[in-house]
Amino acid sequence: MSISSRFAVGIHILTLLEVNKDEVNSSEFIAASVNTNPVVIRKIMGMLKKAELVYVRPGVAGAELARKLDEITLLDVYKAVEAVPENELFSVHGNPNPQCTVGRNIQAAVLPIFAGAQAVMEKALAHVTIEDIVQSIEEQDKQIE
Amino acid sequence: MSISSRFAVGIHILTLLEVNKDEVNSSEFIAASVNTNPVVIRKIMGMLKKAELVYVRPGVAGAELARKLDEITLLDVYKAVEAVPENELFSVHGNPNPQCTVGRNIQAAVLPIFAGAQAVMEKALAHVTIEDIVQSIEEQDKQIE
DNA sequence: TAAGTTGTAATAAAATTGGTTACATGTAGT
DNA sequence: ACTACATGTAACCAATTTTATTACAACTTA
Repeated sequence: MSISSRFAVGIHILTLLEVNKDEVNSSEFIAASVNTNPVVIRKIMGMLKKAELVYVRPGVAGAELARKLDEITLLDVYKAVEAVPENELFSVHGNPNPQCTVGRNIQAAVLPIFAGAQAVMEKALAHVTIEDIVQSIEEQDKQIE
Repeated sequence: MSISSRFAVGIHILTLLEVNKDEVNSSEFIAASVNTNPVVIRKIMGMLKKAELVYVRPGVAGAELARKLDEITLLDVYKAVEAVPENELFSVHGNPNPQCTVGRNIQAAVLPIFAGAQAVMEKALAHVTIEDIVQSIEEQDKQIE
């Protein structure tokens, strides 16, 4: 299956917090930009908060980034929103038959390869920061008239 | 979410076809090695067949590899079993608000990054063949006593 | 105290996964 | 031709995940 869109929404939220930092970013406002329900935003915001990427307080409207723009990578967001369960991008069938040569060795054969593929993917995400996204968005927006 | 274990099972099947090539590899036999239902195997086998990775005929017991060992990459298997829908490893929320700077540019900002991350991951899979898996399995098995 | 916000539980509909039964279709051997 | 057995599929199911939604408790500020 695809990786949850929570990841893309998380990036959207953090980017918005920067671009719109002079206004009050309530969950309702953010939800209007993402085009979803405010509760969805609050849930994702809770995950971002737990990962110490944003600063939010119960009762008080608006959220802010908890780190500098270039200190939040997409990998941070990816992990924060649990885009993938338990660090397992690939799932492996459990309990193959230990009486079969292939069955008793397939997991050990396949796991390091999956780990490697996952690692290069995550590294690609780690090279991009929210600052890059903000820049990209502002540049693109200039070209729209 | 995680990538379907169909991928791992597909690798298991192809590896088994080689390691056990002197016997008849019926769906029932393969299912016993994978430890699942024969119908699950036949469904995945159908996908591998469609991708021309295996040779199977209705009515006749046993399947065989349709290519040489080193001409089947894990990426071939990954695509054959549709481990990920429509080539979209990452999903992006639809319809963000076009009246918001972030909303109207987030997709364009994020898509190339997702495509890049997906590409490096797939490249890692493309570098490994079923031959590598077979070797790895036979080497590991020697060390078990 | 009142108004508005966040945090969270409960629920729901849709989609996907892995499994299972049932059976039609196809092949080979007698 | 008949039998035995295998593959190919359709239909269905339970479990899980995703996204959306309602409801409401807890909290903050004016």
